[in-house]
Amino acid sequence: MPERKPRKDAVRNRAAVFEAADALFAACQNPEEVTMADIAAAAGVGKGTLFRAFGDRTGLIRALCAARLEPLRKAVEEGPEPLGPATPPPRRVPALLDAVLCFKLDNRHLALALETTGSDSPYRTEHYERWHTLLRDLLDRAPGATDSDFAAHALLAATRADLVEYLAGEKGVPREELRARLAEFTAGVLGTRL
Amino acid sequence: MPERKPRKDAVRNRAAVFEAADALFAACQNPEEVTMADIAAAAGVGKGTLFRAFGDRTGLIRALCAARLEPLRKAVEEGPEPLGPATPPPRRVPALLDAVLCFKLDNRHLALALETTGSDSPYRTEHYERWHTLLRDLLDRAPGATDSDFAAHALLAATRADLVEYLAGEKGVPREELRARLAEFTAGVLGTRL
DNA sequence: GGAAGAAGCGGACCGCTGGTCCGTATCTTA
DNA sequence: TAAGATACGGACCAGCGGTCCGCTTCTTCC
Repeated sequence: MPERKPRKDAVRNRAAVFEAADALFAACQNPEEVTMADIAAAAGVGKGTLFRAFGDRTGLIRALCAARLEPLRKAVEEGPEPLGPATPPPRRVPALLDAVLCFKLDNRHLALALETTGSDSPYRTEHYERWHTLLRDLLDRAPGATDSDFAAHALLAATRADLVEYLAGEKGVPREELRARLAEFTAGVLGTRL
Repeated sequence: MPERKPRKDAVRNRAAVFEAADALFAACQNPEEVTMADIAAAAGVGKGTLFRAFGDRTGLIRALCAARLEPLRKAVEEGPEPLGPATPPPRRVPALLDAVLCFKLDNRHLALALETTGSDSPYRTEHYERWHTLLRDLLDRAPGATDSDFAAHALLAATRADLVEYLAGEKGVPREELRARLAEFTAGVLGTRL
């Protein structure tokens, strides 16, 4: 499969759509207020193009998230400590969770849109699968004796977009405090009592 | 305010709608497949009646959940041990979480519909607020030194409907195992190491 | 019991959204 | 530069949540 390279206008449009969608989601509280037509218009593109390129609404949001998440993914897979693979599990787990939290704080609207987008649960995505597997394996290799599979799910659940939105947005919990709280909780789960 | 009592047909219709909605949600995987028109038809009622009685879709689902949750609420507020108020916190916390989990297992479709219903996050409901407050206060009175506010959020997040649906449905984790896992995780958080 | 008035009913109707379709414009390649 | 492939775009569609208002049913009071 030679993988024909895409046309120039296609890649330009793709980028324009990402930009526009990102901006629109950032501007609205509720992701559902942003319609496909809005995005198309803001990107200077026809609606057909959106659906041709991304399949459907969910596809668009997923693609956008994946793109924005790319740096983090790379940092985790081949980056330096404390995110990278060389870090010993007991230090890497909190680092990972902190990174996820920070991402969701920095891209609240986006993460929210991803999880909010109805129809398919956030769990069925291979995206989630990857994070979960990674976390589970790390927990397995850490001293604590808890059931690592469920613990991984639970820890990830503690960083869910709408919870983050609720705490950081609604309740006004400042960024650093939230990070500290998550870190403390994580430490508790790991058995690393303070 | 004397609170005029509602008409007979009104209460009958209300019950019929609950019944119909419950059945329909149970029958479909994705709650969004169930339309208001469907519910109205299944209940033998006009669409207008639905909206007059519940305001909107979210209102319907909330009301239905509240109704189904009523027994649990009562058991927690004035029931016997281990759910009732007389139970010492370290035993009551796991009992509460287990009860929540069981509810979501027994009413998967419903709980899913409630959390899935777009637009407003599950966190803004006073319903959630109540559970959270209760749990936080209990954690406060338990020996463990962790930040009880965040811990309460995190523990509740571990029982979220879509996670439960994913584990119990998609992954096929059997009921009792799931309960055991949650119990173990809870114990870990509480510092009650096995 | 019956009449008057309130309360509730129901389904035609509306605006809007995600998604499709296909004639047309743009890019690529030889 | 001509021809074929690819992507564009906006008119179009079906279906949804939600509204509206003429009509029915219940309640109440004599």
